[in-house]
Amino acid sequence: MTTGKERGNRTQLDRNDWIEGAIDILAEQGIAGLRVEVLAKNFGVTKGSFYWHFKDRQDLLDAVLEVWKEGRLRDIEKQTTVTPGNEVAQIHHVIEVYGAVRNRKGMSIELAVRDWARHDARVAAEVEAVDTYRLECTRRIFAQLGFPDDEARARSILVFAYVFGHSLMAYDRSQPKVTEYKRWIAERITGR
Amino acid sequence: MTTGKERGNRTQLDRNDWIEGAIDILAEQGIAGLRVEVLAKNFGVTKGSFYWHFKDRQDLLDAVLEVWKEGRLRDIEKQTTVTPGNEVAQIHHVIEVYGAVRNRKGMSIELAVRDWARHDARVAAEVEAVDTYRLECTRRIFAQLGFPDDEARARSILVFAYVFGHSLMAYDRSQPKVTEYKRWIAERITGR
DNA sequence: AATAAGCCATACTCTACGGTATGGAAGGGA
DNA sequence: TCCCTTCCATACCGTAGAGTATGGCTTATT
Repeated sequence: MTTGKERGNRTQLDRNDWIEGAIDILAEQGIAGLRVEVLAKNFGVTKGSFYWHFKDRQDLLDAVLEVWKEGRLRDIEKQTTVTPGNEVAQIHHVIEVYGAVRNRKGMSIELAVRDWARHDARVAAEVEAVDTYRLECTRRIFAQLGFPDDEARARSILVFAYVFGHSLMAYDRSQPKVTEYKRWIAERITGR
Repeated sequence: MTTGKERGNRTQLDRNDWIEGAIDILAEQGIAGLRVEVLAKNFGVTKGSFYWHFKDRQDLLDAVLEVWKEGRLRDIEKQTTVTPGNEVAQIHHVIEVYGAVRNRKGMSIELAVRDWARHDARVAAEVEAVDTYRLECTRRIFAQLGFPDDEARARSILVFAYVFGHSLMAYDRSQPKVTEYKRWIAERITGR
């Protein structure tokens, strides 16, 4: 039994297919579980195919990191362009999106990449670029709300520290009041 | 060159030495980098020694998890017993301790264990026990400050989501105003 | 001193995986 | 038709690391 996605009608795999499959494994198993033989088996092929598309494992990792970064930058831009008057709602939306159950995979990737970054300086550099962009875009929104510059920066740090940290914590999320707690926190982060 | 700590004058290693060495590697390399041969090499011995003290690798991992948990519970108790009137200062202290530079290793262990928990249900269960205790102890402090119960719970969640998430983020911490941002956030979490 | 127990080294097996070499099937272009 | 490109399978090598078997050294015990 292969747990991963296999080739459907397609008879070929291209570089992007491999990268997407790799990101799936990254989300589920972390960077240490991202092995080319395992990945190939998930596709129902052998690694002979892999080494046609990629020079080596590092080549795949570089591509994964690149795709992740580009995707993040696009998503950040999308989530932080806001029509005047909707600033607070947009921040709330960002906070809610990162904690959403349906977005479990997205958060898994985020955490996996961050753990990866702790042991790879190049990855850390890319994560820093992404986070810096995140903070800047969010700072801008808070600035539009009229907060002083320093406060806008502090709030934007708090936004992402909270969303990432929250998905890192392990407590009983089945408590009915959890939604209420989240709302209170979001208010605390965005409110006056 | 061995990067880890070696035996000094000691001629013997006991179970605890192995566990502590393992936690060091866990902090630096993550759970995937915790290999018994590598660990043995760090001590300047061979794995023949290891398998005298431990049944197998899993035996070591179980012990590491147990020691981590007990240490955390003790530390949480220590950090959350507060003399009346010092509640706010104590929360500030907790926030500051988790973000302190000198406590880099402690946070590395926290993050490594949490990443470990994402791929091991038993670990996740222990982390949940620790986090639940953390939240409860902190909630009690906020309750002593007179906050409503729900708000006390929400604030305690925010405290740890923030401290964990903050050490997960990658932005330029050499900015002189970072200290100021941290202070603002701590105030935001504890203030009225 | 003799014995036993505790601790570690040596030497092996087995598996997983990275990487290479090579052949083969399938389809397109001349 | 013939050939060439693309994609994948097969078979192989080399290494890291888990686990085992066994022997040797060192210290404590009697």
